Amino acid sequence: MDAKSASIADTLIAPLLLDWYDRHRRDLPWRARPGETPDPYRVWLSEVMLQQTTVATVRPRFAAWIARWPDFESLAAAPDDEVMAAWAGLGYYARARNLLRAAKAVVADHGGTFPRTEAELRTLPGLGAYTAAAVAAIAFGERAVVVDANVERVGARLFAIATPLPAGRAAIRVAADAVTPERRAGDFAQALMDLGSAICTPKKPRCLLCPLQAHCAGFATGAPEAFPVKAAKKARPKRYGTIFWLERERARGPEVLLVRRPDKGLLGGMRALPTGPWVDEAPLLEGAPALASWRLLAGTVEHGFTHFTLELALAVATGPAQGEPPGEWWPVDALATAGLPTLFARAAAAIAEGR
DNA sequence: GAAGCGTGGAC
DNA sequence: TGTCCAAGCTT
Repeated sequence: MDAKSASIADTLIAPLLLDWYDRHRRDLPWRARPGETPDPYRVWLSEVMLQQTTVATVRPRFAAWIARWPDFESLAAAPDDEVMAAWAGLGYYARARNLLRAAKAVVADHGGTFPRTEAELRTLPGLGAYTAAAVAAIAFGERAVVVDANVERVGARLFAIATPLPAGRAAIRVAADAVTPERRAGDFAQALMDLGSAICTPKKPRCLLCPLQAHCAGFATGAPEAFPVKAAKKARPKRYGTIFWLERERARGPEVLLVRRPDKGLLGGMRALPTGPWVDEAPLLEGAPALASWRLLAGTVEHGFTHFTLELALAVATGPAQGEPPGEWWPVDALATAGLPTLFARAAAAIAEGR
C-alpha cells in the first residue's frame, strides 16, 4: 500500500469509530457525558488509577477518593500516610506517591490549575507518554496521540503490524498518529479503549461486531488474534520470606507491631507487617523485629508479584519483647484501617485463622 | 531496551 | 491451576 492510498483509508477510520462510540460508549463515573465539560482532576485521577488496573477495580476506589479529596487543593493538603493508606490494595504504589507530588506541584507551581498541554503535563510526576496525551485529549481537547495497550492491540490488528512488541510500538505509534482526528481526539482515544475492551479483545475478538472490520488488515489475514506479536516472557522466579506478627496486650485489647516500608522499592512507603529478607531459599527466623519467643505457624502464604512469586512463612510471638522495636503498635481489631497492601492483609487474615 | 513495580479477574 | 493480562511510569 503506497502512502497516498494509505492516508485516504486512514481518514475513514475516525468517523467510523466515533460514530460507533456515540452509540456504544460506556457510561463511566469519571467520563463527561455529551455536552458536559470534563473535570481535569477527575480525568487525571481516573487515568492514573486505571494504569494497569481494571475498570471494575477502579470504580469504587474512584468514588471513595473523590468523596474524600474532590480537587487538587484538598489532595495537595492531605497527609502523606493518609494518601498511601487510601491507595492500599490498588498496587503500584509509586502512583500514590506521584499523585500527591503532582497535586502539590499543581497548587504550588501552577496556581491550582492543571497545565493544558501534553508537553507541560508530561513534566508532572507520574504522567508519562500515555497519561499526558490522554489528559490533554480528554480533558482539554488537544489533538494528542494516545497509545495504551488497547491502542497497541487495535492498531497492530488494523494494520497487521507483525513486528513483535516492544519494538513494534514505533510503527503502531505512527499508525495511531495517522488515524487520530483533529477534532474529538479525546473521544477518539476513549473510543479505541472501549473498542479494545468490548470488541477487539485480547482473546476471541468479536470481529463481526466491529465497525472497522472492512478496513482491518488483521481481520483479512484470518487470524486477527495473532496480533500484536509479543516477545516471549521470562519465567517468574520464586522467593521466600517470613512475616513476623508481634503482639502485645493492652487494656483496650491486643496490638500488633507495624512498620513503614522504605519509600523506594517494592510496596514503598506502605504500612506493613515486619518481614525478614526475601531470598531464593526458604528462611526461618532471620530478620525478626525483636528478640522474642517466635513460633512458626503451619502453612505459608503465597503471593504473586509481577516479576516473582513470594512464599511467606508466618512467625508469631506475644510480648513482652526485649526493648522497644521500631514501628507503631496497632489495635488488632482495627487492622482494616491501617492501609495494608493486599499481601499483608492476606497474611494477617491467615495468621488470625491459624493461631 | 530491560527491569522493577501489585493486584484481581478471566479462562 | 497456572497463565495471561489490564487506560504505564521510572530508572
